[in-house]
Amino acid sequence: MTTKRTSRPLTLRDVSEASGVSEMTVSRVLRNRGDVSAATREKVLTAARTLGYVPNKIAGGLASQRVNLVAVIIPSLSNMVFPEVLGGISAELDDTGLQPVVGVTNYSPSREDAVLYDMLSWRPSGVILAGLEHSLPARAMLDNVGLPVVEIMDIDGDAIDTAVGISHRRAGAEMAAEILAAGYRRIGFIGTHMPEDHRARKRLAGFEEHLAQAGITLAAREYYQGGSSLQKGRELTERILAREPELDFLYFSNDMIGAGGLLWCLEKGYDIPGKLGLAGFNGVDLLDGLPMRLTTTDARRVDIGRRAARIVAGKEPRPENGIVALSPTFLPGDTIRKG
Amino acid sequence: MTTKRTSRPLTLRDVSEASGVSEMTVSRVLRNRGDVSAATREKVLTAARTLGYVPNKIAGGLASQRVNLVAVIIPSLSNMVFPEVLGGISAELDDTGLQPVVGVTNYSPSREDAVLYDMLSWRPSGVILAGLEHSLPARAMLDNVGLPVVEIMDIDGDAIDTAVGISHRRAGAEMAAEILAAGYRRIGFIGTHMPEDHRARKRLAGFEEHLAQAGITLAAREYYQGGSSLQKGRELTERILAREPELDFLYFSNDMIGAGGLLWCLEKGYDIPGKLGLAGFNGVDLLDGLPMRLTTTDARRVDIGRRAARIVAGKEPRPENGIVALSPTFLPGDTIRKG
DNA sequence: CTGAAAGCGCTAACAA
DNA sequence: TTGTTAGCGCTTTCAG
Repeated sequence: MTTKRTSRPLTLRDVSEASGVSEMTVSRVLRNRGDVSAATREKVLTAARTLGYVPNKIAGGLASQRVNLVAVIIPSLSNMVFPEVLGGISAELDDTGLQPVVGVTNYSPSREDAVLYDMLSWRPSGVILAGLEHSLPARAMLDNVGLPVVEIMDIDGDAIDTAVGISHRRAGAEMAAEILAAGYRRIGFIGTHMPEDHRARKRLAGFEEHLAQAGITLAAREYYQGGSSLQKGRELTERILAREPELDFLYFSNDMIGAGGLLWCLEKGYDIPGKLGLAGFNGVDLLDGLPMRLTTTDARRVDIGRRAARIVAGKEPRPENGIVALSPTFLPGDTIRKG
Repeated sequence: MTTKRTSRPLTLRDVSEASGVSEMTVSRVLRNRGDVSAATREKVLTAARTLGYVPNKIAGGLASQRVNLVAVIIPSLSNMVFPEVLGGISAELDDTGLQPVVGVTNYSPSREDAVLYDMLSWRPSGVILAGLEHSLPARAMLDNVGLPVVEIMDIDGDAIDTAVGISHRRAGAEMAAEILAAGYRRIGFIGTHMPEDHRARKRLAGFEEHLAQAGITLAAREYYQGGSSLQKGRELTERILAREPELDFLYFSNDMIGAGGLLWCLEKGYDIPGKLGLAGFNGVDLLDGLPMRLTTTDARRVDIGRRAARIVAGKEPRPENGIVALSPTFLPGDTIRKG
């Protein structure tokens, strides 16, 4: 491998000169476009390799007006859920020549605006972003970008272009149904106090509505700030049970705090699921291996990523109504009484 | 917000015409470069906003030969460790105008080559990548890019340009020292069988060398394939203890399987840390909240990300020898006997 | 199958 | 303080 120490990055012209082939033909070879004789192709590839040429996509993108980037905008990387969505997106994009570029908003609408603006300035081929709730500036940017825009995770609301996700209201309602069917009646809720966590909010709304239909209201609720952890789950569980010892079920807004609650309850000798049932949300398989499997709802994260990517890549048509509804799946686990 | 439905994306020229200011001056306003009168600035900003103009960084990058992107290449997003590194990078890059672009290799050298090639073709301002071991093509690409290249996580080996990380040999050796000091002698190891997981390999080497100095060899070892999970930790722990019931310590190659092992041992009634000690690696605080805190080593993930980003951003000079060595920190936890 | 010319949208460098 | 000119490195288009 000849490594000529160049301060200036190599250009097509360098390869052209080294191979004695016109820039245009070099470009064709390097992109596998159009017909090029085997001999010419060989000359070009050899020259490119020995020089160590790396094409300049900035220039290419400007000339072709096409950029193989997909903007992916998510609230966080630090819990298990978005990395899994990303995995689905990345897997499905793999054979399309498209590349995901990730922006993280930390659940801040203003950061979402900034990240979106920044990503759009790269003129990507599509945008995938979490949630249906966006600021006015963000909506304005997205309304007329003229690219596929896929909003993921949630389908309870209006999509700008296309939405791929589950109904969190339904997920909440279905969990309520399972809990009631199992005979629990004094139910507490533990969740984040994040005004911006719209999906958790909708889940709780669906949950409470279903309870209300059975004439039941939440017997207690406990909110917390900041990230989820086992430790947090323990503390909140202790607190809510201290306040309301008669609770017979705890619905957690995610599996992580649910698992913390589960560990605490087991240590304290609670009869689970006999006297006290527990459920989380997400279906994080990382937690398989706890003393009991936490009852939860699979939020279909990987599938959501895949479907969103397929639509952006044009592998799958955008549905008429713009909604791709996946079904949240109840995972019974061991922490709810069996019907 | 006037939303003119345009198929063609807006250009500087549109803003120029709408505001009656030359393109060049519009450009200056939008980038806060050079002196522009307040009146002109106002005209431009108003026009840009009402049109909904989003600059084209592709064109800007080509013209200025500078791109505010930092390529970050990591093996995986699906365990806790790299997202945390990313968090550090992202936090430190926040006020620099640089933006991280993440590529994932899934621990495959050939994917690393592909991802690196792809990212370099965007002409980023710097490259941060995990590990010191790279394929020949990757080294060739990096040797002469003429950008800051920071290899992270590991410092046991030769850096291309700069390395920021911990010595995994040392981390392994120090854990061995702690284990021996606590009086354990029949020690087993449980880790991934990934030929490409160089850091785990070096940790184990440092661990065994230190044991050897005390005349001790590993009494058993158990390898596994694929990702780490609590479940996997349970299974491997059961297996190794079935084979070698006399073991008095288990060293796990990461906290996740260590935690699985811990849970299994607690259920089986092992006396921990009395008869059996356990240790992991990473210092994942997500796991705080287990019945006992697992003894482990803090791998300084966030700090590594921060320092790497600082160097790429030029906030901090590249050290003479190209090595930024952070100290792995022993976290005693509850699963090792106290000296 | 190969090449020449024109320009993508912006900014560096210079001029006014 | 503002404007003009000339590209950045590639691909589109059209001609051979």
